[in-house]
Amino acid sequence: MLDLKLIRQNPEAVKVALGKRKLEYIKAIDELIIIDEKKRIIQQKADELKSERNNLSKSIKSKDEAINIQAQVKSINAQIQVLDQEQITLNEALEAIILYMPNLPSADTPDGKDERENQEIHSWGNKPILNSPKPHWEIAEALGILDFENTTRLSGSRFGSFIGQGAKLQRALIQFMLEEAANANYLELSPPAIIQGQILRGTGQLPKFAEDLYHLENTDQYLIPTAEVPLTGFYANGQALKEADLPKKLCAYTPCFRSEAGAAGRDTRGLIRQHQFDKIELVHICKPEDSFSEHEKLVRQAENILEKLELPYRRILLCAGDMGFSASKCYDLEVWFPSQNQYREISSCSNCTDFQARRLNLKFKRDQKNELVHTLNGSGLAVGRTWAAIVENYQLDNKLGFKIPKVLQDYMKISELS
RNA sequence: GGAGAGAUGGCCGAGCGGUUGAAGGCGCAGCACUGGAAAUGCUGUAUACAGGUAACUGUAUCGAGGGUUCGAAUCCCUCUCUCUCCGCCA
Repeated sequence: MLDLKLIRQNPEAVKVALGKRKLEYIKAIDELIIIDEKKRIIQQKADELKSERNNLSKSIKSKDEAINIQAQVKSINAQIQVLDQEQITLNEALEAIILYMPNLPSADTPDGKDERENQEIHSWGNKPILNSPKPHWEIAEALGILDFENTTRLSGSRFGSFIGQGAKLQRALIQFMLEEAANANYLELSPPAIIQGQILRGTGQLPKFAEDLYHLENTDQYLIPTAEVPLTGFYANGQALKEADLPKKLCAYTPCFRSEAGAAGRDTRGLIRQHQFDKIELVHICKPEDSFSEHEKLVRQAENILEKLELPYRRILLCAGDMGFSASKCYDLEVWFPSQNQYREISSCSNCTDFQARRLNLKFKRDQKNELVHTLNGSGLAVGRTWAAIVENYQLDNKLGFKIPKVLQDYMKISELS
């Protein structure tokens, strides 16, 4: 959520920043200011009346004296009730706008409408030289380590199963990624995959993106779309964090669930776009002045995983129009997929500044005062896509199979699968 | 799932219709004492919104929502959560 005070004090700057994402937000700012103005006038009136009522009540010491002021207080109460109701209505109108407004792009976020205007920061690694690169599902299904056919009967489209060495490879990746995070002093959490709507509102998935989530019937509970939600929301209990405890670095391995509404027809084959996938998530909670340097550290942590797996990738700085709702600045890491002859997203590292912290009421104490923290999140990494990238980049040119990355060989006890 | 008990500030805990935003203790911070520390003493120590350059002022908040009342942490209703016992169960 954006800071209402900032909008009030500097509406033009907010309009310019939001306009970089989508022009339609500019008009909403004007509406917001009008509602806010009305709301404050009403609050002042209501507060004055309440003050008057309190003073009258305080002057009464016994039941008998009460008779003198009963009528007066009742009439004040009637006025208060009307004003309070108006304030509730205005507040709802205000929330209906501000909860649907995305974070302001940072100053160094490039202008641009969509992914075509993203900036490549750098690329790493050597793309494999292959005569006829096969897609990962072709190799994996033929090897019997990945199944879609039976699994679709079990669960529907966009679900798959890892089998035998395939399942073990997934486990190896999870173990490897968690160890890397532990070595970098991340605190591992193993949170539930079911979470309250309130927290999803805090991190920005709700109310705007409800259709992307799996909602449990007759509850306010949802399946997590990413461990970003439980990790970022973990300390959102209203109790301020200690300044000395920041930055907090958290990691978690969880399944992630996405309805993929609106993705019909895209990436229908293989592991790229599934309803359920595993991911190791990294979250930093830090002081406001540190968030941009923490963001660089976070993205380096994710890159480090790709480098140790020796997977060719590039880092992209997203333009304003392509950035996620809660992010102020975002790097995507994209891994090379030989069969598609293109890079595909494998990690998205966002600096959400105080946007989620304000919604979650996530604060730290500095000099006796509570201040909003900044929150950052990034994948380190999406396991299914990493699995697929390994199969494709390490595939053998002369026969069916692929090599196992060096860092996973101890765990897998083999160097090649064919 | 059945029965009972409970939910008060960072924590423990008093209060059971008015002077209580909330006693007391612990914790924490500052100051004094000390060569330094411990102990001790003193002082301070919730959050949000609105107004004000500010000091500050007003309002709201004692699990959440609603009600009774001139006035609610205190009384009533609903919900949520926690604990204990029983049942069931990875």
